[in-house]
Amino acid sequence: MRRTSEDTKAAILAAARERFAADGYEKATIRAIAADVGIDPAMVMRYFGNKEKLFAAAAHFDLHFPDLPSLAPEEVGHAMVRHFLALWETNEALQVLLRTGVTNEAAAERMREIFATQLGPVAARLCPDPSSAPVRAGLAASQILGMALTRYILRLPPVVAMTHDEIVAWLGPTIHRYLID
Amino acid sequence: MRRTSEDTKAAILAAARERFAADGYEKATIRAIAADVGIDPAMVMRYFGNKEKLFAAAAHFDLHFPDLPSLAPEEVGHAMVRHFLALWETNEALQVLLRTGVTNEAAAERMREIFATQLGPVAARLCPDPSSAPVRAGLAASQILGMALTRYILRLPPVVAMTHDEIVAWLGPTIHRYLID
DNA sequence: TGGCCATGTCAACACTTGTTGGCCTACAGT
DNA sequence: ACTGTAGGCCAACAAGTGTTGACATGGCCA
Repeated sequence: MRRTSEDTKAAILAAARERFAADGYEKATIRAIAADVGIDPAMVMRYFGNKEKLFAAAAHFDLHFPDLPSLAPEEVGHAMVRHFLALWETNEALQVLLRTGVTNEAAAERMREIFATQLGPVAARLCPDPSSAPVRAGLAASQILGMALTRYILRLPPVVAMTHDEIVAWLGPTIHRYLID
Repeated sequence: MRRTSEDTKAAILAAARERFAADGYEKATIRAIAADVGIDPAMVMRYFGNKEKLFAAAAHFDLHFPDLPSLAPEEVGHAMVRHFLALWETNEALQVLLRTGVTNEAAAERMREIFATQLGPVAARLCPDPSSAPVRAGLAASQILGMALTRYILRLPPVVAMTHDEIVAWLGPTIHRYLID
């Protein structure tokens, strides 16, 4: 046998992530993904059951958030922006979720869940008034996702041209204010 | 004749805007739009040629920006946030663009164009250093579009729950800092 | 009344999609 | 050498898509 089953399964997953991230849920076809791997579409079905399950597998990932509250409060905004920048460019699954979450309700739900379980607790620990934590987390999400949207999806030229340091310098204080002040 | 041609054309356009805004480009089918109006899909083709042209017609609109520079600089951030909130909830075409711009390159291009021609000049007039205007406009766009994304598309609960006044109070200073400080 | 054109319907087309079941093929263990 | 089986291919299906052309119909003008 040329390849082990796990090999092709992983190859399919990688190709699926790329296609979902680039095209969104509907335009990313099983046939195209299979062609990328160089196999028959039927193999995708054999290994993942159907398109929804393939998508779920491609969109599944862990955020492995750093221990933000242990940082000096003054540094939290900058650290969070820097962390997310690295995440967007490393982990394709996040771009998958953003691209598909706009038209696919399951992906949108998953995105809500991630920001509730990941950003929520951080905000709850940092902010002065615990009752304002959800709103503060939402505000931070709006700025972070807005940056991702304009930089990686819509590709507004001036936003694409910014360096990591510039982005951190501009967004850091905003996130700081939303979460803490 | 029951209806004039302009009537049905307008009805199709309204239904198309709703479908495109709710489902995105690929999931919004000509057949569904026609069914909403209660006519045959062939009518849509007769009046708009093809799906792309229908989409172009549905996504075409004017921002009619207010005269922001004439405001007191301290008020610009608040005024701009308030203006955009009203726009998002009034003009369905903006939601069309945001929803489709994520997977449709033509819509993304149109969005880039809008923010270049509408936000760019405002930033150029307001900001202290003209050479930083594009970056500043991009930053403002990232926050404004991020708010629209989390509130109207992803529907993060705490963001949906915020009132207009709360949003203006939180985002106003951010936009102000991005554009002017 | 008769004809004409705008408004609309119907049925079908060519194509793409996800999905299925049967068939092949090469290697592992006996 | 023989066989079982894991890995893969092929052809086809039913459903849904944008799109097209032929056909109906009702109201206006002559």
